[in-house]
Amino acid sequence: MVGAYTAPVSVEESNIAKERFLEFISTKGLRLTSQRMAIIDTVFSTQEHFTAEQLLEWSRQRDQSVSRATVYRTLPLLTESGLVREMDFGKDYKHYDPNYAEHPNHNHIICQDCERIVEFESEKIEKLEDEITHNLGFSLKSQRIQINANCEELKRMGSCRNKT
Amino acid sequence: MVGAYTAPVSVEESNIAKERFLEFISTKGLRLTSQRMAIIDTVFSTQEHFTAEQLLEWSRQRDQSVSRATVYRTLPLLTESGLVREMDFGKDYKHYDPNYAEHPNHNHIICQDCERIVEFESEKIEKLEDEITHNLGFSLKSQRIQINANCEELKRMGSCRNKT
DNA sequence: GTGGGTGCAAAGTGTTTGCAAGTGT
DNA sequence: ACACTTGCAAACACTTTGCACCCAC
Repeated sequence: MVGAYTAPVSVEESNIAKERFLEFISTKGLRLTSQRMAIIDTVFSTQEHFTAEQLLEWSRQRDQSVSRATVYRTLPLLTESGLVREMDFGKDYKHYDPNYAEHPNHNHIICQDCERIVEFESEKIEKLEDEITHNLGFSLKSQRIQINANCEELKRMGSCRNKT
Repeated sequence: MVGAYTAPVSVEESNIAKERFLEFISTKGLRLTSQRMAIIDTVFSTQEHFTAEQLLEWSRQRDQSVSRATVYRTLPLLTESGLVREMDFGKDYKHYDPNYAEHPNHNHIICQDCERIVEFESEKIEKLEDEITHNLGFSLKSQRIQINANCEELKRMGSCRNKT
């Protein structure tokens, strides 16, 4: 299966991710505070990549009392649960991707012109990666592919619609 | 071609990379100072990944006058030339990989147990990536794959030789 | 009630930059 | 000579943390 998936995540799907995280918290004996809930609701109601700063802003729209510190203290929990992945696109700040619950092996194409990010999956590549890793004496735990690309649009028309 | 390449880079090869960088500097109308030369010599005489701090330390062994600022000012030139690649392994600091002159498409397997990093190449994967990228309306400029894995060694013997 | 959680502000850390002096071309 | 480079230290930007108070369980 190859292709970008741009359809909105259904309510059921995102609730499943959220449920899984609540279970994760509970299993670890951690507490469910209103601030954490605001952050969790925010994370699992979007499929957009976000930064710590954006997460703070969005979460504050749900609960004004959320602080930057709590956001930074919650992010490690999210990544530890495996439901959110930390990503580095070469910027100063980290990006977080909440789409790993439904698509644990997806990858990214980053357009150097318009900074659009498209996600894709490929079973063929996954299989090759697994083979290679095994042949070199390891067993694959997780993988990430980052492809830097140019818009065909830019090449054809000199600029692309998303360019700021 | 799949496999780690661990054989030392020949003197000729590393000199070629260095020559190419000197040409890059000259083409841009930049100057060749003794500090820059110490940094360049350091970078192109190793195939190890390094951090800014390590590069500073090693360069100072060649020229005591190299400062941290000059290292940080030279790194962007190195990456801009395409001969060195900035990499993020999820640590606080960036790593730099000087092996892109000879193997521009190589990728990394990072062992979560012993932190060993193995490089590999795969033409099959490259071809698939190119196809996928093109099908999604982009043209591939560069790519990087990062595989997190576990040592078979660890699984078999409970620990692995490189574990610190 | 208690141990984890929170906000605030200060501290930390890797990286960048202003400035005056130095130097390759 | 001129413009690019340098070292130093201060400045930055993002992230982490100490502390006193708070609250979920």
